[in-house]
Amino acid sequence: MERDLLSAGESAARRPRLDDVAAAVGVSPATVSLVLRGVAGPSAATRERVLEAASQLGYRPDRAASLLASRRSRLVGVVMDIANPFHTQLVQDVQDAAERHGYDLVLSTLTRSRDEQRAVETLLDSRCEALILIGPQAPAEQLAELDRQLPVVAVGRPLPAAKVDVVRAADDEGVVLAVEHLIGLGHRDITYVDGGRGAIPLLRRHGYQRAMRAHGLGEQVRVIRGGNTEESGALAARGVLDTGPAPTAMLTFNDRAAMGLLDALIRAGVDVPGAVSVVGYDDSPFSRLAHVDLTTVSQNTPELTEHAMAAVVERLDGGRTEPREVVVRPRLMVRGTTTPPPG
Amino acid sequence: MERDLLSAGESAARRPRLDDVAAAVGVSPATVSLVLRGVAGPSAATRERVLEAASQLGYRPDRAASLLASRRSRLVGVVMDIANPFHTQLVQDVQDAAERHGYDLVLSTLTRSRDEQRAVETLLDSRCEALILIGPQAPAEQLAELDRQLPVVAVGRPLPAAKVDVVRAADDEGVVLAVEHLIGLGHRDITYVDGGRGAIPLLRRHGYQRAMRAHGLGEQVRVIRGGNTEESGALAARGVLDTGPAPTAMLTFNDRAAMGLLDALIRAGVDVPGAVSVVGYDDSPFSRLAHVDLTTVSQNTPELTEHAMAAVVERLDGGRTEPREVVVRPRLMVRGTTTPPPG
DNA sequence: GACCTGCTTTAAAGCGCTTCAATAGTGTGG
DNA sequence: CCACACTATTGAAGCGCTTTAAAGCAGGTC
Repeated sequence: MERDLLSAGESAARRPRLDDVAAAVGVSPATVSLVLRGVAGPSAATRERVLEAASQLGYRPDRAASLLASRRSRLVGVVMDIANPFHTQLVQDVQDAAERHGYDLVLSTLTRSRDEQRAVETLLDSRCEALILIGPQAPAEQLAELDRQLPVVAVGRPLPAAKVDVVRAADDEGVVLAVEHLIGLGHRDITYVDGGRGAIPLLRRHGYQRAMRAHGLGEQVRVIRGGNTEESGALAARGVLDTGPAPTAMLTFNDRAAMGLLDALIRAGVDVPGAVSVVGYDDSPFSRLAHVDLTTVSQNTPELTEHAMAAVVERLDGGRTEPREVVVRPRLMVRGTTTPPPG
Repeated sequence: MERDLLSAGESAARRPRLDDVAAAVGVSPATVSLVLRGVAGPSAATRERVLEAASQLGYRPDRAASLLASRRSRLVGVVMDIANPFHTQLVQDVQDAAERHGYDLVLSTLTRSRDEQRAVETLLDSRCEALILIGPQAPAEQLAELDRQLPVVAVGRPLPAAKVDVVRAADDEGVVLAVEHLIGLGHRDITYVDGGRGAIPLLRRHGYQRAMRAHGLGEQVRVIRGGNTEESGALAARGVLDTGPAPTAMLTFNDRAAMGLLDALIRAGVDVPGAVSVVGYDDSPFSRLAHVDLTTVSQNTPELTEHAMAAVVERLDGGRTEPREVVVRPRLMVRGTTTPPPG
């Protein structure tokens, strides 16, 4: 009885195939395939009838089958850390960029039990034509090796002497922008809360030092220990408040540190921006919240992702083979935590 | 010349296929397939030789091909909003749960240009056997319709008279827990900052009202307007401070509102938790930050996702057909923003 | 030596689509 | 009226794997 229900009448629910559409219209499967993919050839009349029948039957192409049959997959794999807001932001933009270029995305996320290696393997097995790795952790050499298999674009991580495409923001310039903004407001006593080890913290720190010196403030350079978390920012704030007069402005390595810094300052009764101006880095979603309203530097994710996609397209469709580095200029987002210094 | 480079010698880089492995070992493709999938049959000796040859050649199965050829895909589709931290948290847990049950995940994210409908369609085209929808927006009826095609589990959204599986947290109970915690600390004057329209805000509000009455505090019930954003929390705080004496404790609809509330209170010089205790809802990542240290209610995502996966497995492998609702008990996370009332 | 048993291995038929050479149809100019 | 150039359509061969019925084979049994 149950079998009857399943196999009888309109139920059965077998998903319609290309052949079913073809049979319904009275043309060959080849024609249907051409019509559905919008390939030139079939006449307008045929197109219409096929389209009609397809939607009538509720036909949906099977991706596995088309993937297997087509020479190209037009699939770009993306490796990201789903727990990282900056990554999720980028992915959204990449999604749009991919669509614009006629590619589809396959997401592969890092989790507790799934490292970069495995994430990449999944993508390779899925017939991706290129890989976009957001903030990849793997050694540069391993990335180069991977690049021999298919185009690889590393986003947001500076790779010295890279053998793969790199798209990143000019982090030093970003900090220069921030420093110059503060100097423009009249600040001279500007402290930088460092981000720790690594290529990115290094770049940003250098940006600070360079900008200060360039404006004759070499004497005022003051870098204090920090990190990339709220805690480290809070710690830095307390350190500054405990040791002599506070500067009139502070820059942090990133927004998270800025958040901790802000919180500690406010709790200590320091007026922000009245007494101390604060600038973060990243333009993270919470920096935009009305009650935070943090002046910060944007990595310009739309441009970052557009270049990443462009790099993919160039190598896939444009025949480029030499790796390239694209450096995107960050943008200063002036908001409420910066004003001229007191007095 | 270039063609030579490509087609000559070990390069050519054509990806090895099952046949290549079979040829290398001198067995049939069928045998290789069996070995690689760990199916019983091939002898230990054959297994070893096949495995050896496979790794030797760097063979990796083509997912599109196996997907197409196999009866089952063991693929579960997940629809999520990648911009929502709660969703990303859930996805991480689902990833683990799926792995434990021997399923693979296909992620489909909502973006500006990609709504739920399209996200679902992509998954259907990818041969998913079941769908997990995180906080689905579609009308209940549409979900029911979808459920006729394949098992659907809605996570985190209460669906009245659901025709699909629902896994959600007992939001009313969560607030009850929070209220009782405050009462236990000695609070009587407890205000609730509401979350606005919708099923979830309703549940939480009711939880508050019920708990207050159950403890003889019906007179003290005070619900003020709020929302689900930092701004709404900040607004609520200002409202409370402007109108008469502040309560000794406040509950908010969610952590984001709690963040805004905290910020506004602290800026106004109110001691938290000394003068006012605050409880949020969601146990979001930032509530755990040392400098926030917010007492809040956890939706217990590991349990939520485990049940979601279990529901999928039951329907796919266990033959269950009737939809079911699973309600998970939330957990109170007592942290630093709650203490006994002053005085 | 014929025959059965139980374990390994394999041939062959797809999975649902794309691709492309080849065919059929339709006018045009000579 | 035929050769020619098009345009529209299609047959058939895969894409790289899984699956299943059947074949092969070794070792016992009588």
